[in-house]
Amino acid sequence: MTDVTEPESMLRSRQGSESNGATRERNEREILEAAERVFAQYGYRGASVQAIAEEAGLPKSNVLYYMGNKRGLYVRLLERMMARWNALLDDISVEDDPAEVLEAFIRSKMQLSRQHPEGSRLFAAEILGGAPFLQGYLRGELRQWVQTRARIFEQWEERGLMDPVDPVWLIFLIWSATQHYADFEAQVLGITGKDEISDADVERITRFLTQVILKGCGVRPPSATPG
Amino acid sequence: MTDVTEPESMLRSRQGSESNGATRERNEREILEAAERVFAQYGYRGASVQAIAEEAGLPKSNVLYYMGNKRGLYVRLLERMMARWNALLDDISVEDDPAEVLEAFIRSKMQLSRQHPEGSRLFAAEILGGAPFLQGYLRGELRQWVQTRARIFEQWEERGLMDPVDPVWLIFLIWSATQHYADFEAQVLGITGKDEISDADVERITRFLTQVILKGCGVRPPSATPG
DNA sequence: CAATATCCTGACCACTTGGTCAGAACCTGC
DNA sequence: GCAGGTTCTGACCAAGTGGTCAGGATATTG
Repeated sequence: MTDVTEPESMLRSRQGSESNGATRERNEREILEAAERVFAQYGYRGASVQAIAEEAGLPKSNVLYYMGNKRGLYVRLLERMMARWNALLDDISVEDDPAEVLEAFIRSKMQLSRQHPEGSRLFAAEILGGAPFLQGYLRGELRQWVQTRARIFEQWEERGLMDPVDPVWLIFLIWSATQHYADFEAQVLGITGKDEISDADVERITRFLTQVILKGCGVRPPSATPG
Repeated sequence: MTDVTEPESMLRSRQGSESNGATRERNEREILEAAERVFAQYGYRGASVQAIAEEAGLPKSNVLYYMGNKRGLYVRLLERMMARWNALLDDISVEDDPAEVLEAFIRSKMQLSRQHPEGSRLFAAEILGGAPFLQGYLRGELRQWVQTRARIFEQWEERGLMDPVDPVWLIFLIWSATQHYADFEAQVLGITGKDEISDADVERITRFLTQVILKGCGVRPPSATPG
C-alpha cells in the first residue's frame, strides 16, 4: 500500500489505500500528541477541544469520535505519562551503590523530562491545579514508591553511606531540580538567552545536579570500580 | 436601610459608614486575592471572570468595573508578584560570605513561596504556558539579576570559596527546589500523607536544602564568626 | 454489483465566555 | 431636602464551549 512520502499531514484519508487500521492508529496518535501540547500549555480547563482538533489538523467532531470526550482524552494522557514514569521505576536494593543509584535516578528523570516535555508540563499543570484527577495516584502508587525508596536511603544512612537527610525531601529535591528544565523551559530560555536547550546542555545539567546532590548528601562518587 | 445579617460577607456597602474609599480598597484587595487563587488553579485561559467574582463574593460586573478586563487583572497580579519578588533582591557583593548569602537566598525564596503560594503557582502557570505575558521580564530585568549574581558566584569560585559549578544552574536549582513546595503542594501532601505543610516543616526543609546545597557546591557553613 | 459495518463530519444544541451599558443605588456637599 | 458625582449591577450580546447526531463517505464483505 502506497509509499506515502508526504512531509507532514496533507495525508489522511487518501482514497484507495492504507486500510487495515493504520489511519485510525495514526490519527489517534496525532490527536494524543496535539492534545498533550494543548493541555500542557493551557491546562485542563483552558484547553479547548477545538484547539486540539486544529492542532491535530482534524475536525472537532473527529477528535470527539476518537476520544469520546474531553475528560477521557485528558485522563488517557495522564495515564500515558504515568506509564512512562513507571517504566523507569527500576528496583533498587540496599546492597546497591548509593552513588550509582542516585546518579541513575537523576539521569533517567532528566531524560524523561527531556523526551516528553509536554507530558511533563501536563503533569505539572495537573498538580498545580490541585491534582483533581491524580489524587488517587499520588496517595497510592506513587506514595508507595517514594516510601520504598526512602526506606532504602535510610538504611544507607545507617550504614554510613550518606549523610542523615530526610530521604523524602531528597526525592523531592531531585524531582524538582530535574523537572525544572522541562516545566520552566520558557524561563530557562528567557534568562539564558538560548533558543533551545541542547543535548549538550542536558548532559551538563545532569552532571551538575549529580555532582551537587551526591556531594551535598555525603555520597562518595561511584567507587571507580576496577575489574 | 436594612441591617442585613448575611452570614458570609455581610460586609460590603453598609449603609452609613466607612465612606472615604475603604470599601473600594477592601473590594479591590478581595478581588485580587480571589483572582490570584483562581488564576493559580486554572491558569489564565481556564480561569473565568465569573469564577473570580464568585470567589470574591461580588457580581461579575463589579469585578469588571474595578479591574477593567480579565487581561488587565491578570497582568496586575503578575506585576504584584514580581514586585514581591523584587523586594527580596538584596544586593550582595563579592566580599560577603558565600554561605550566609546562599542561606539567606534559600531562606527568603522559601518564605516567599510560603507566604504567597497562590502567587507562586500563578507565576508557575504563566511560565508553564510559555510565559506569554512575562517574556519581557524574563529576558530583561530577571536576566540581569541572574547575571549579576552569577558573576559574584564566579568570583567566589576563583577565590576558592566554592566549587566550580555553573552559577546559573545553581540559581535554577535553588529556585526549583524552593518553589516546589508551593507549586507542587498537592503532590507533597499526597505523598507525605499530611494535610498541610506546617511552619516546622518549612523550617526543616529550609535547613535541609541549605545543608545539601551548601555542602554540594563546596561552601563551608557560616564561619561561626566570633566577635 | 449490492449489503453492511465502520468511519467521518457539518449542522446543531444548551450553556458559558468576556465584555458592555443603561440605569438603579448610593454618598457627598449644599 | 436636592443635585451631582461615584459606585454598583441586572440584562444583554456576540462568540466560544463541550457534546450530539443524522446522514454522508468509505471499506469490507458477500
